[in-house]
Amino acid sequence: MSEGKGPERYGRTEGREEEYFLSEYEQEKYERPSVAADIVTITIRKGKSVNFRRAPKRYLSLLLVKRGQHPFRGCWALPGGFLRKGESIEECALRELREETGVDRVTLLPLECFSDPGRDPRGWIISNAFISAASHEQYQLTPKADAADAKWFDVRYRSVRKGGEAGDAEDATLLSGDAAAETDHLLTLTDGELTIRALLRERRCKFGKIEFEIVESEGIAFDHAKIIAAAIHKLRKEIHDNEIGFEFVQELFTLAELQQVYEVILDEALLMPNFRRKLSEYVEATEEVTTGAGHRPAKLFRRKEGAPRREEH
Amino acid sequence: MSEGKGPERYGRTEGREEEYFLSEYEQEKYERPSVAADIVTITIRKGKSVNFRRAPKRYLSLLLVKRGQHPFRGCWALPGGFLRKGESIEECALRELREETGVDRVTLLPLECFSDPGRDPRGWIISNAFISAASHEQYQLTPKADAADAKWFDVRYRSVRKGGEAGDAEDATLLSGDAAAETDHLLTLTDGELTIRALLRERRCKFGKIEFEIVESEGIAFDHAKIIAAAIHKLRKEIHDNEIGFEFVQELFTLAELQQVYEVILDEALLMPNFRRKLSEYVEATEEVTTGAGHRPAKLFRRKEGAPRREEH
DNA sequence: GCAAAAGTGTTTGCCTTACACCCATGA
DNA sequence: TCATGGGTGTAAGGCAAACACTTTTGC
Repeated sequence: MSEGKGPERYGRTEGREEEYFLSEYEQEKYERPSVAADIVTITIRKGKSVNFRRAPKRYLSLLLVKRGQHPFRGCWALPGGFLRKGESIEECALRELREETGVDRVTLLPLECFSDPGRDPRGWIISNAFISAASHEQYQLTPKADAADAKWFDVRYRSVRKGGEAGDAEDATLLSGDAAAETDHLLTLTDGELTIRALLRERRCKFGKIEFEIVESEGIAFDHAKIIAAAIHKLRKEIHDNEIGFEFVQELFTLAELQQVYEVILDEALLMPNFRRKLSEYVEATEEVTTGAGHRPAKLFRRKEGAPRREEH
Repeated sequence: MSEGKGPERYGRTEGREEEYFLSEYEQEKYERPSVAADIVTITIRKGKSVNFRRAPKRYLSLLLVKRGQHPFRGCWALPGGFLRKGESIEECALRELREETGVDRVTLLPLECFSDPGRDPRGWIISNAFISAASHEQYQLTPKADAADAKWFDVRYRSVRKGGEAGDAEDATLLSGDAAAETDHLLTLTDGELTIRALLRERRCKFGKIEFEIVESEGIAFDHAKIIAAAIHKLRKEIHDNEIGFEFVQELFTLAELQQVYEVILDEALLMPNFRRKLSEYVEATEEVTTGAGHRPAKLFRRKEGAPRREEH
């Protein structure tokens, strides 16, 4: 087996003929799409303290920018922008996030490519979406570039009875035929004053794939409600391998904080003793403790490196 | 909440001003990349029968095309090609697969976007990769378009001791530092006469993401060894939610066939009684049975629709 | 008859669930 | 002191791994 000589040339020897071919290659003659990256940036925020003792409620929040330009001027959109020559799509995502919001140095989780023709009224534009985790306390939002404003929105994402009002969708699966594979979800984003929403239809397709259709959308630009829904579903699925929860806490954290990350992403309460047992193999205790709360101090933990990866069977 | 009026226009009212803006939007002035779709098409093939009784060994196989053009002429590549205006990236993947190999009507599972600058010597080309499942018996391979040939290759993908020869990598995790997050894998593809290989380094990154680096590659075009490795890892991970195994069997199948799908994808033997119990809730027995084998006939099953989805906790 | 695979039953032990209970703190 | 969250223990039940065993066929 021969060593690769350049980054993308492995074991090939036909030098001269190939070089000639490449110089003649008319890449220009095909029409090409614009390629964008859009980023669903997630953080976990505390609500207001009710009293000195009671822990504040936590919210799942995401970062949106207000569009200062047509199309969708005045609507809120995911930060994102166009891929430039010489950068990877991940580098593009990081650059656009920094330029449009000031949020920097996040880690990215690839989501999916959104490429429906007509998804962008400006023309032929496809988007590769990413999820990123950020500490909202670490950054001052500094909207620049195309963005007129940048804000964190609290997320609510719940199943609704098909065609009806909010509620649990337990009996949606009782319907026959294709309907069994469909669930509607109401996405509500609020920053205290402003509330924007979308109603999405989830369709479970072959090969385990989930597709979304926007039924209604109010104040959310482009097909970004769809991207947000896909991001939430992916987070809920991926958090179970116990790798990504740590992205939402500081280096030192209490187990209660980590548990809140899980609860807020899954939108479900967990039992503390069981949560601690399950994560015990992924964390190690430090000597430090939290103080100042009206109750027993909590040990601070850090992530245990090289912990066994959960391979679900 | 207002109804969306067109496919991608939700609750906006600024008609005339926006239309003017769109007509003036100079999408032409930015340089754009070529966008491709590449497809990792997987099937499960039987080996030769040893005797009338013994069931043939099964192999995980994937579909490659021989490049008739530079660059990488004579190397083997994933079927794929460039996105055309008016189609989604999924439609592009299906069209290219059909044009280059004759394989049609598969289901697609999105994989990832590969966009490293320099990944393609022809220029600025990014690729959105997909996994698809096909029955190799159903199609006659008819290489057309750019492909000089199209063939199924049996896959072997095993961990190797870092820097050494083949073997199990159990003690790779004993190494300190970053090395703990790295594993090498040897990918071997063979069609009986021809064998092509690549050595890949798997790196476990933050946010649970896995990245691959091509250490050596022999006979595999572009960065396609990386795409194949990512596809195998995704398959091994996703098969546990018990949705995708069915893509690799016919409508009626024996539980042994289904078990072989799991075994061949996971590269691991499973115990029959346990496998049957686990999958029992996803299948329903029919009245039909297989005959002609030198042993007890096997019941034929079909997939049970509306089966509970496995939500791993 | 016999080899091979289809299919069932059972034991064991671990992991999850649920809940009861004690600990430590600051206003 | 007491409300509140931090933290531990434990019993019950379910699931999964491992293995033993029976069934049914074609040659």
